Amino acid sequence: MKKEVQSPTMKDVAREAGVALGTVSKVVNGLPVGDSYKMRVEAAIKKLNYQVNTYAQGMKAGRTYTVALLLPNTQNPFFASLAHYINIALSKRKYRMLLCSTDFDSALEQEYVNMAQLNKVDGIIGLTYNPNLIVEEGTPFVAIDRPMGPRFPCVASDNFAGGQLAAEKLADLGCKNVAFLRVGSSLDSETNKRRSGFENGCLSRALSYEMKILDDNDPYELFEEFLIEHIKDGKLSFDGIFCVTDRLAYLIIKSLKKLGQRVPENVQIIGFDGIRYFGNEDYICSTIVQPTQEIAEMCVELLVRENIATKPPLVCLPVSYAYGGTTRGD
Amino acid sequence: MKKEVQSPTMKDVAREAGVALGTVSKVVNGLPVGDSYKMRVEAAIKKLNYQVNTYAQGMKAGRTYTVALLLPNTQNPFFASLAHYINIALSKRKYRMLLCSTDFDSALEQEYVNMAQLNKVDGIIGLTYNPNLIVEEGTPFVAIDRPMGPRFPCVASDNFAGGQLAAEKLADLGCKNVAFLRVGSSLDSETNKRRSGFENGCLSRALSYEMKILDDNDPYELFEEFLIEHIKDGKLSFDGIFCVTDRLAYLIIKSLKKLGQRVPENVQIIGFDGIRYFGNEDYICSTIVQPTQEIAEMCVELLVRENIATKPPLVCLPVSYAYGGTTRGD
DNA sequence: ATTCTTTTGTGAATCGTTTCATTTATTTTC
DNA sequence: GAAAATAAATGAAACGATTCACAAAAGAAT
Repeated sequence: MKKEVQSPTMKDVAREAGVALGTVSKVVNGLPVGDSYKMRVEAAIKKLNYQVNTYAQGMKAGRTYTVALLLPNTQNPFFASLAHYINIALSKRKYRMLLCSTDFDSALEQEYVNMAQLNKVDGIIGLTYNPNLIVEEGTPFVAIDRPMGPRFPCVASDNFAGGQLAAEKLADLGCKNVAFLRVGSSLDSETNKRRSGFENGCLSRALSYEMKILDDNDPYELFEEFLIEHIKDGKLSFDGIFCVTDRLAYLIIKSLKKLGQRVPENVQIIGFDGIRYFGNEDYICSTIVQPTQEIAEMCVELLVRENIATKPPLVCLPVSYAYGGTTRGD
Repeated sequence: MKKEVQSPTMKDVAREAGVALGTVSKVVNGLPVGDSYKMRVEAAIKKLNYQVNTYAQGMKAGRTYTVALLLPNTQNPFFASLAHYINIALSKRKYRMLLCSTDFDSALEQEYVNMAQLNKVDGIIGLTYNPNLIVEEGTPFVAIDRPMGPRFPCVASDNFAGGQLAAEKLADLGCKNVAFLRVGSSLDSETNKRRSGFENGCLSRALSYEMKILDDNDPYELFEEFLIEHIKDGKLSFDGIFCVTDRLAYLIIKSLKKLGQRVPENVQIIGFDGIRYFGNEDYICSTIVQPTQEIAEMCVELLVRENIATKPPLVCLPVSYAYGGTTRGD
């Protein structure tokens, strides 16, 4: 992979236009230049098809106008959506985005952070499940969803309110006995908030509830066992289930159908994330929607903000409920 | 967004280790250096936590080890999957990936290409719907799915074979009267191949077929009208439909259900792309699967290949059929 | 011990920008 | 019209890594 043609430099433009190097630089950067000079330089730029070398630029300026985005993967629609909106938000501010799919591999994640620092990106936006990730002090870093310690701001949905909203919705929809299903490390404080919000909601609405919490490494079958245990004479003892993610909701719905339960007639399901088919069509299940666009914009806003004192440690953005066919009514 | 701490340079390392600048460079680049020197330099690097500035490096070398990936968006699971695998393939070769979501905006696409050239990325991998995109001669560019003219190689699925396979599958599944539905510019030669492959398959298997082809700008309602026109006494005149993409298949299935048709009992649907829930679960419909991983790897392989003479103008990769619940049998 | 190789370390020059102290040109003022 | 004030153009120096001609050290050969 090699460009054959040697790109012209500012020097070439200066020679072509018969002006000094600095004059070309001024024209390129929009600084005041006499009209006749400006015209000559612009003509030369067009003639030679000159383009600034941003790496020389970056080297001098100490900035690269590049931000690295660390995501577990881009195949999960929720992450893909974040990538999309962060890309747009960065674009608007003339930043480029380096995408790093970590594939849930902690070692790879660390490697990417090192690489990012090595590349001297101007900053990192990261959604990482690795609590031991080492980010150099002084590196502008904004975490999504999972706080990375007090040194870096974190942008997340209002997970507590989301859990609460799920409970209230289920109550509104006539549920009496509900369940909360979750998978993920117990250390993960943010999804824990979904649980506590849900519990809180259940208590305030007098809903009886049960929980089943699995670790990342536990086999999914344990959920199916849990469901089977709660089926008596073909009837599931829950009339509502809150799943900690849409992905889990999807799997649970599949299991329920396999077990002969009908959704939503028999049991109503609410997920969390707001995943849609193709990004803009229907939701894949009734769900608590995370405001991905707002999260994206807030991350970028916090990252580019120079004044560290004004960076809040945790920004909580409001969630909403959306109908997606797995609850009754709309 | 500014790093507070000034990163140490090679010069600092040289001073710390009491050696010359060139010696440090050699150590960093693994060139032969005397053991005692090497040790001193490595100690200094560790002590100062030195990291090379790849932008200075890139400026000198004229390479950046960065590739730009141009995609319409990252929210479509097919594109997201490509992004994922291209990211991994580039990673393996120590390249970084700049992601550019163009959102189907031609002007934005061109802007990104210019930016890419401006940024002196080493190459571009692009899936673009813009036939007028101007890519500088000499820029390493690999197109996905849509040929960008003879100057640049293109990697695509075997769309003809895919269309043919769809027809054959429908025939095998017992269909007699089938339809082909497509949306997209008629200039788009690659998806046209899906059509001709399908026609070819229908002919060889004595399937009677009809087509409905819409332009990108046509309203989707025309498809629904088409379907309604072909329903007599509640019975659809087709028993099989091949949709040019899984996305279209998804919409058609929704319409069919609205119209009281049952899938797959009443009419069997085959899509194209191989989109799955969350990337690794079930297919969203029975479909002709594009080998995204192979496409990704081939793109990267072609991009990094130095010898232009060995770059084929069009690489066709084999497709396969996958069951996704919208056909009978498995 | 002396000379000739071979190996290895050295540091100035270079890449393409930006910056800034100077110089040069233009305009204003009396 | 000369001096002062303002404006604009100039080009050397700097950013941090690589390269390469050269110097120095080490080893081999006589």
